[in-house]
Amino acid sequence: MRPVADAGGTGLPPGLEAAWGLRERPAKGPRPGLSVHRIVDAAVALAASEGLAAVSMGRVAKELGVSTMSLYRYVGAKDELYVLMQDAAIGAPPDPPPPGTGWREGLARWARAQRAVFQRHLWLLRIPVSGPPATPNSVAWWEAGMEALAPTGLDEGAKISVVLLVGGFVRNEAGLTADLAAAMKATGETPEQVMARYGRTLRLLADPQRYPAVARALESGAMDGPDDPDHEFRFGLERLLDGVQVLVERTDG
Amino acid sequence: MRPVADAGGTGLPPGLEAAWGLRERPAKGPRPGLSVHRIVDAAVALAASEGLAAVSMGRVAKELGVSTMSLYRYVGAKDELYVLMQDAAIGAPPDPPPPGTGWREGLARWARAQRAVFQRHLWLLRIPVSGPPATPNSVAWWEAGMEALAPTGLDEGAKISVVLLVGGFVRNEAGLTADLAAAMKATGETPEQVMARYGRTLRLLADPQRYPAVARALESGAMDGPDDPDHEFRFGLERLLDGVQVLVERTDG
DNA sequence: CAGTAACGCGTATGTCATACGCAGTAGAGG
DNA sequence: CCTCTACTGCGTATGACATACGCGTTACTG
Repeated sequence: MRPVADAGGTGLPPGLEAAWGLRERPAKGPRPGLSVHRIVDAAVALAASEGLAAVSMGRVAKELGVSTMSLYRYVGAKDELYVLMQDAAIGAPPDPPPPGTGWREGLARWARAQRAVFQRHLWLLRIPVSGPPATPNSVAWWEAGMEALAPTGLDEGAKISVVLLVGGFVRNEAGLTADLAAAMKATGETPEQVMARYGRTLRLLADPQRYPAVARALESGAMDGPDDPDHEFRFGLERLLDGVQVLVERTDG
Repeated sequence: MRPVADAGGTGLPPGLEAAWGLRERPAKGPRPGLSVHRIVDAAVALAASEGLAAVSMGRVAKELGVSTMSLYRYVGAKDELYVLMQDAAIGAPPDPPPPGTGWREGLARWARAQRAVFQRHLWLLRIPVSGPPATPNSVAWWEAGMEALAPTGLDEGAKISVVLLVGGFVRNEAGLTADLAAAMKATGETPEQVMARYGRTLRLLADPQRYPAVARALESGAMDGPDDPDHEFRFGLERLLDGVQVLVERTDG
């Protein structure tokens, strides 16, 4: 009495095996009126229009005109739906850059493309992380990152670490942007107003005696200028690439 | 009919103003049987022993032997409790390094100290981020980071960006570690076993035709070695510091 | 000593994920 | 052609959860 047929023997939840293209439709029973694909699409659309918080099993089902519990025939749990939403939203990585592109340019493109994905789906960053990527598109992005590093001559372990490092940076920076966007939406202010309000609050609270360096930073006006929204991203990416370059040059030098 | 006295005029929620030392105890009414401090302590202890998911208002109240709704006399909402827990857990930053310490060593110490905090309180990384730091200890850590960068001669804006960058890295890397720890706890495996299982799953799913670079990385054995748990952290930090160093040298050179 | 603000808390509401079981459906084997 | 059975959709129920509201009580102020 096997609970579910495990088509691939992967031990993966059924919805995920479906994402990898394993697990063909069984030939018995009524024709399914739903599909994992439709469910995930509805959930993604909902997250896009009303935020991740609006994505509840009941709400997704209502959107599809079915009952809540129907969904559980297709996804094992809500976390599984999250994973599938993630994979759907990140999509395929961009085409590889023209041959002969240097690793630095290639990695920068990769980072920018990933950032664009996060900005198109800000809710992605609100999904609680549960583990390493194990969906087709996640792996494809990883692949693209590794490929971009091919010209470096770094060993495999170092390439993995660099991809992890840059990917983490992009995610983190996008998270800050998403927070800012959320604050803007909540209060109806512009980015400058949000930052200015934050600076004002801090000036009020943070005693310059106790926090002299912070006070200096606040005084300098570096916090309340009309900041280029991409500035932090570009700054961080340049530092990161410079750091990797030092390693690359030391390795093959 | 003012809803609550806003002692500082900061517009901050009451629990937060308490954290900053504003808002003295009002001289009316019965003596409070609780305090924000005791509530936060109980919540932190609960998170430490049973994870952040165990921290519900009802559960914290039970731990304190009071009713659920009592807590709302001290914290305005659960998110506020989260913020206070965060501030309590990160605590004060370490003492500044001896004078004459170089910026690179200073920043590395700062990063390591921050990482130690996250590892002592893994639940910290599960708290949904809601905005920029506005609690005393967060600002103190920021202060310490800025101070470490004083010898660089970078301008204030660049110092802020570097602190943001390194802080984000630490947080991100700690998050990965926390995921690994969670997986270990869930399955009762060692870190090596978890990584090996992940590698096996990926080898099973990821077609080497479609993901050649990933396949190469898997083949190389870089994934399943008995990895030094600090390796990724050290690697990333070195890259980051190298990148910053390039900027510093270019600036004052 | 009266007035009042702050206290603790009981009750109630609405939302959520999800376990369980039932009835109807459609393809497979006889 | 008919029955058997795996699989479908879904109604119901459970137990957590955050939190609004309002009541009785307390202890300081004028």
